[in-house]
This record gives sequence, C-alpha cells and structure tokens, in this order.
Amino acid sequence: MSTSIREVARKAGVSTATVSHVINETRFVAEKTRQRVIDVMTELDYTPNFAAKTLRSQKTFTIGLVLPDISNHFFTSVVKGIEQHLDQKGYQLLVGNTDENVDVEIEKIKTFQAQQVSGIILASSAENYEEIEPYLNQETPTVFIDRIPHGANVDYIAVENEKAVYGAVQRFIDLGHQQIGMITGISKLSSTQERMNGYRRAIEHSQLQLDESLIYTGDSKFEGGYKAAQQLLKNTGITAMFVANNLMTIGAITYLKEQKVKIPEDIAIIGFDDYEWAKITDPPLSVIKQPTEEIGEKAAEILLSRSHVPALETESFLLPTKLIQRSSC
Amino acid sequence: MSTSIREVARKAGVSTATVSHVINETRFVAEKTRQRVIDVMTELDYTPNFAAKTLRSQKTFTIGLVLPDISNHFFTSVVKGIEQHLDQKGYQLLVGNTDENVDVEIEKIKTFQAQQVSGIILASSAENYEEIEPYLNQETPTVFIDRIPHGANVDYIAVENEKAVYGAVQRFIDLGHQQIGMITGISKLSSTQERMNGYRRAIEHSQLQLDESLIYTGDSKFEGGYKAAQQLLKNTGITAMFVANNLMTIGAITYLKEQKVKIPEDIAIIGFDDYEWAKITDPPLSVIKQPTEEIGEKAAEILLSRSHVPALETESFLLPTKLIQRSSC
DNA sequence: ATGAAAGCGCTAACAC
DNA sequence: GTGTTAGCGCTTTCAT
Repeated sequence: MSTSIREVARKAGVSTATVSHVINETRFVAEKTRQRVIDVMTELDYTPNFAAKTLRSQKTFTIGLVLPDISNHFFTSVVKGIEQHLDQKGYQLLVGNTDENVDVEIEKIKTFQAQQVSGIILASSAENYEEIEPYLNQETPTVFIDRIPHGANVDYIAVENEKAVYGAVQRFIDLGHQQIGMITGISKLSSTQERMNGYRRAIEHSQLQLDESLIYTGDSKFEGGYKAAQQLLKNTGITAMFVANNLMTIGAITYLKEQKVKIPEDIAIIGFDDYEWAKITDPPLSVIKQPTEEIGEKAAEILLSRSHVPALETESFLLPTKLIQRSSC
Repeated sequence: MSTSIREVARKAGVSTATVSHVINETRFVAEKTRQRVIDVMTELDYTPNFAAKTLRSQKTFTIGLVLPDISNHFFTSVVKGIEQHLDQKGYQLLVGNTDENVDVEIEKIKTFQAQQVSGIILASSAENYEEIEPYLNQETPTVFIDRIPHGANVDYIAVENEKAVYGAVQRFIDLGHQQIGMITGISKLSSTQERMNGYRRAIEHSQLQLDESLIYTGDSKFEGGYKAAQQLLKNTGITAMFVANNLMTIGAITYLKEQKVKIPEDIAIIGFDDYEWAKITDPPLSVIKQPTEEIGEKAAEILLSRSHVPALETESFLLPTKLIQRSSC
C-alpha cells in the first residue's frame, strides 16, 4: 500500500486540498507551505494514485492505439512518432493489435473506451464506417491513420497514396515499360484503393491499355507478395511491377530471385515503404517513402488538440511521399 | 457521463452488489435475477468504469512494457508475442520507449507504478541493477527481457547469446577464416557482453590469436555498424565479420557495398536477428535468428503467473537461437 | 491563503 | 439469494 495524499497532508500539517493544489498547481499556495508539502512528498516518496485521480477527474491522460499489425515496420515507425509526441505531453500509450480483424478491432475500441482513454488513434480494418461507427462514442475523440473506412467523416492522417503511385507508374512508363504489373493490398482498404487509382490513372493518362489481368490482389503480407509475383510471371508478360506495401515487396522479390529473374533487366520494381534494409537488397530497392514518424506525430497532435477543444469540423492531412530512386527500376 | 452501476441496479430492481456480482461472477446470483441484470446492462449499454474498479480493487489488468527502441524489429516482434498472450488473458498493454536512456527508463517505470500496473516487462538500459533497483517496488512484479543489469537477481527471459555467437564464429573458423572481426553493441549491456564472450571463447578455443583490434564497439544502430565496418576495413585485414545486431548489420553491409567489397569472397558476414528482408539482400544474409515472439510470450506468461502468485525464487529462461545459413558466409 | 467535506463508481465485508 | 454500506484516493466547491 503506497502512501496517500492524506498522509502527506497530515505530515505537512495542511489539508488534502492544499496538497492536491501544490501537486497540480491549481491554486495559489504560499511558498513556505508549498515547500513543506514538497519536502514531505519527497520524504515519503509519494506518488499520486492514478486510478483515484482518474475516477475523480474523469481524465486518464492516456490514449489508445489500435493497429492491424504491430510488427510491420510501417506501423512501428508510426508508433515511434506517436510515443514521442505523447511522452512530451505527459500522456501514456495503450496499444492493441487486431491482425486486420474488425471484430477484434471493435473489442479493443470498447475496452479503450471503458478505460476512458483521452482519445484513440485507429488504423481501421473496417471497409465501411457503419461497421465501427456504433462503437465510437462521442466523448472519445478518435483520429484515423493510414486508412479510412468508406463514408467516414472523421479526422484523418495519411499520405498522398494516389499521387505517390501515379508518380511511380509514370516513372515506369517514362522508362519505356508497356506491361506494368500491380500488386495491391487488402482490397477493401482505402489505402489500397487509392494506390490502385494511382495506378489506373497513370496507365490511362498514357497511351497504354489498362489490362486488368496485370493487377493482382495480395494480402499485404509476405506470402501475398510471393504468390502475386508468381501469378504475374506465369500469366503475363510484364516487364515492371509496382508493389503496394513493404512485406509484399519482400515476398515478390523473394520469388523473383528464386526464379533467377533479373531486376531490373527482366522486371523492374518499385515498392511501397522505405527501410534501411532497402539499401542493401539485390538490387537496392526503389521505393515510395512515407513520412512515418510524422504521421504518428501529427495524429497525436490532432488527437490531443481534439481532447482539449472538441472539433467543429473534421480535418484530413495527406502528407507527401517521396519516390526514392535506387537500382530496382 | 456514462451510466453507472447504480442506474443498472435501480432499473433492474436489485442492489449494486448484485450487479457487481453478475459482472464479475463472484457470487451466486439466481438465474432469473442474473438475466434481468444482463438485459438492463445491454439495454443501457453499460460498461463498468475502469478507474473505479481499479481504485477499489487495486487491480488494473494492464501491464507496462519499457523498451529501448520500439522501431527496432527485434523488439517489435517481441511486442507481438506479448500482446498475443496478454490479449488472450484479458490484459491491456501500456508501452514506453526509452531510447536507451536510463533516466527516461526510470521515469517510465515510475509512471507505470503510479498507474498500478499489474506488472512490468523491461528491456533495461541500465548497466548495474543499483541504478534502477530503488524504483522497482516490491508489489509490482517485473520481468526482464533481452538484457539484464549486473547484479540483478530477477526473472529474466532472453536467448543463449554466448552459445549463439560461439557457434557463428566457430563456423567462420571452420571455413578457414583467421582474421575475424566483431562489431558489438552498446558495451554495458549484458547481451553485448555475452555475445562478446561467445566471440572470445570461440577464438580462444581455436588455435587463433585473440586480437583486440578486430573488435569494434558500435551503438546498436545503423550508423554504428557503418562506422565500425569502415574502421575494421581500414585498419585490419579481416576476411570475416560478425555483427551483433540487426541495425548494425545493415549499416556495415551498406558500407561494404559502397566500397565494392565482395561478400562473402572478400568479407564473410553473419549478423544477429533474422527478418524477411535478410532473404533478399545482396547476398542473402546468414544470421542468428532469435525466437522473438516466444520471448514475448514467455515474458508475459511468467509475469502474469507472478502477479497471481508471488515468486519464491527468480527464474531465467534462455531460449535457443538458430544459425540460419544463407550466402553471406 | 487555506480547510472541510462531498462524491467520482465500484467492490466486498457483513448482515439478513 | 440478496441488500447495505464503508471506503479506495483523489479533486473541487464552498466556506472562512
């Protein structure tokens, strides 16, 4: 049992109100009294009880983060940005993994709300907003990252997916490629669809023919990329391919290497998401780099501002990406 | 303001005690009453207030995780294991990043304890146990992972570092290498020292001469690996090198590639930590693979068992590693 | 410039 | 089989 505010008050010869006020700097306390209280606190090694504080004030100073895959480097890097901002503001971070499962996602959201988190950052696996909307209560500000369910009018931080992919495919076209494969992620996600749109638009704006058979839907994991590359190689005559996420890029290249396909001579590749590893692959990978930590920081920033002053209107931030040219295209 | 247990009780025509008992299944309630209470709860969409529960019961069902670098894939993968186990047991996960800073680490520990977490999982950056021991209170079970401060007699989950590196260096020796470089991590960490010992022992047990100039201490980050490789190449005649963590491995190889050093012909390499990426590097990387998710799961398991039944004696688990042979040696 | 005290929502000992 | 109620440790209103 740790010491309570009452003990501190007694030992310092003041009321609990005064102790509370010196802790929170919430009303004036004479310097002499203040110092005495502080001394007693350090002497007793007093730490305020968090649960009591929360129960009374209805403020937890913790935010909940719901993620589809915490071991994916993209998200991890976002977490780092979030943690940084939160730490600086004295907030705690609660993390939940969903494995892209909407039911699990809903469970985590509910639990976080029962904990009265100050806000939630959510990379949702829901296709439509209605699936999760009933579980998002009004009092808990929520900001979405990376993907956004259809029909959601919410605060949202992501990147310019369409523009990014448009640029990458444009690069392929400039290089003279005519058959450009596309390996996309889980199809219901907005991020996937935006990336697809970037691909389509780039093809359409060129004199090339859009060929649906060059598009392969993966599962956003290693396996999906591997299989997609396999299918694309067997069934089409592509000379270039764009892969819409990091894990799938590794999978696709793994297959290509197994088949002794030369990159970029036989097949040129551009992947999504950067990582130090991409510098030492064979060949070094050209990728679209997302400002991952910034996504996290911005999300945390918006969320905290919402929890202080409720939003009048929702905001979206689409951060710019960067095409990093190495040797795979 | 969400509905309270009192409202539920009133609407169901029972006492708060009964409601509490149906929620927690903590004493018998007649089926009819039980059903009525449940109906009212769903009708009102009632969720117990977490803070009140915690304040009263002194149980949070959340555990705190303190990590040096949440964006390092090794830790991320450990987190996944932890989350999995915790989720299954209905526990929450609070995460804190320290950037290898002991002061930050202490802050996080203190905060977690103020929150009365049920336990802490700690990858400490402290060299000696005394640095953090004063902040670890008796009531909060703590299990250490990956590294352990000197002089700590605590629950601990890690891998057989010494044995792992011994095996890797042995492999180099079997291959005929005589000048084997070693790039180690932050020197105060137990994991670093154990890996160093594996290197030393392997050299000593062979007919080779231990040459301290072949050992270079990095910072466990990309930069450290890069610089270490640079120094080793300039100043020594190594034909092989062991790199004691994943980020440094990438750094070292990046430098080697810049210098057009051929791997493994000019320099053979074995790294620490596996990742899908390692399959597609140039050349595919031979590495020591740690059972990362298992480390997390085991840590969570031990921690929860401790929080139910205090430990009589501390336990250590050193999980086995695996040398994965690809083409870099 | 400070204190007294109510009450946040829950659990559990005690009572019947 | 269920109810009454004290009290967990804090914040904050009202008083002085």
